[in-house]
Formats: sequence, structure tokens, C-alpha cells
Amino acid sequence: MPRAATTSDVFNAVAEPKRREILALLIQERDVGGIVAAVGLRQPSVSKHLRVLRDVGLVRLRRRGRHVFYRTEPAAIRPLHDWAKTFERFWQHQLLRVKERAEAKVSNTRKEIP
Amino acid sequence: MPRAATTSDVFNAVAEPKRREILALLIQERDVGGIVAAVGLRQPSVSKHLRVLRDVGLVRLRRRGRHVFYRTEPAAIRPLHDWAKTFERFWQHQLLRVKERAEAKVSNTRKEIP
DNA sequence: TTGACACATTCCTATACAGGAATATATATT
DNA sequence: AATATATATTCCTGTATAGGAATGTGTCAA
Repeated sequence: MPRAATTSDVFNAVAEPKRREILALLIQERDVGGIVAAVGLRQPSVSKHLRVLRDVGLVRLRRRGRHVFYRTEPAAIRPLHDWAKTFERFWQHQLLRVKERAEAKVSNTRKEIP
Repeated sequence: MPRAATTSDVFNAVAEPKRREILALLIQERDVGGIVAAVGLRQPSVSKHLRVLRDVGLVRLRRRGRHVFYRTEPAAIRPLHDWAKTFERFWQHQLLRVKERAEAKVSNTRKEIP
């Protein structure tokens, strides 16, 4: 079985670096031409990335005449954030242990010096 | 160009749901057999997922005789967390606006009642 | 109406993938 | 040494890309 479709969930959609770049860009609304100018890709590739982002709800669009303006939908990133946050307390534990070891070492060094 | 390799970065590695499941599982150290029993996959598939997670630093291993014990390396998830957190203030803005609209509505309703 | 412009979609291709089956490697047991 | 156990790797296959090229669609302008 191949990897899940990029359109299936947010995790797959943001696995592509260019799409993350586009998401960061679209915190400020831009039309497709503006995105093409900003990232180093041809217009059809950009449109395809936008389609993926749209399908998982990571961007919204607004049509104005011939132009289509896209903007990031930040709330759609929350599931990813919440998942990562699940591990936060564990890496904090790690940092604490590192700190404790460092302090213990200092303490030992002090004992050794006299 | 195909999708980037799963081994290239943390974002690609966690794009696969089973790997996220394994990461959650390995907060508590387990051997491969234990993982196989927990997730519904054959041993070779599990070993391959572990290889990917290992290559991007998301898990560490400890050999004990014939058994290999894996555990999640929570700190390796931080880049993902930090990236998602970049958008936190924007979705908070959204929530604030929703709240403001709701309060404005209540206020209007009150004005209409008398 | 005829272009011109902005964007989206389709078709093509090389590549990466995930699981299954078979096999290899390493360690423990007898 | 021979065998059993635990895990890793290799080979195979159907599927999902991501970008390029070509084409389709909708809107504005003259």
C-alpha cells in the first residue's frame, strides 16, 4: 500500500515543503500570480498545490474577477499542533533531566575541587 | 517530481498514520514484538516503519540480547510543534473575532427586546 | 465578437512508497 | 554445533505522487 493521499489529511498535505512555504505566505492573502512570483514554481504546479491545500481545508479562496485570492485557514493547522503538543510534556521531562544532570555535575565538580 | 522521501524529514515521517500510532505507543519503551502485537501489522512492516522513524531521529533503540527496545525521542517532534505554533496566534485571532461577533449579536438582541 | 489574461485541469513520466513474501542476520538455547 | 527465536533487509507490485507541457475555462477589454 502506498502512502495515504495528500488530500486525505492535514499531515500529508503539509509533508510537502513547498506547501508549507505557501501556507506561511498565505497568512497574508494573495492571488495565484502573487504566489507564483513568491515561490519558485510554475503556475500549474502552484494551482495543484493550492488544490491540495484547499481539499484539506488549509486555505480558503475568494474570487475577484479573473483573480483568485487565497489565504491560510490557521484553524485547520490545530489538529497537527495538538498532536505534536501531546509530546510536549515528555520533551520537557527530557530537558529537566538534562538540567538535573548538569547541576549534579557542577555539584560533583565542586566536591572534587576542595 | 515525486513526493519527498519519508526519511528526509520529520514532516514526511509522521505523514503515515501507523507511524504516528507507533510514536504514541513508544512513549513507553517496547520491543518490536510488543509493537507488532499492539498495531495491526506484520513484523517486517513494523521494522520498516521503525527504520524510517529512526532515520529521522524520532525513535531511539536499545539492544538487549535478541530483543530491540524502541522508545520515542520526544524532542525530535519539536520542529513540527514549533512550525504549527507559528500559526497559533492567527487561529486565536479567528476565535476572538468569532467571540466578538457572538457578543455583538447578543448586544443587538438586547437592544431589540425593549 | 475577438482577444488577452488569470487560473485550473489533464496527460505524461520518473520516483517513492507500503505491505506481502522470502530471506538474511544475530543472539540464545540445547 | 545445531536449532530456535527476534529482528532486519531485499525483492516485488499496485498506487500516489510532483512537475512539465498542453489544453480547458471563465472574465475583462476593446
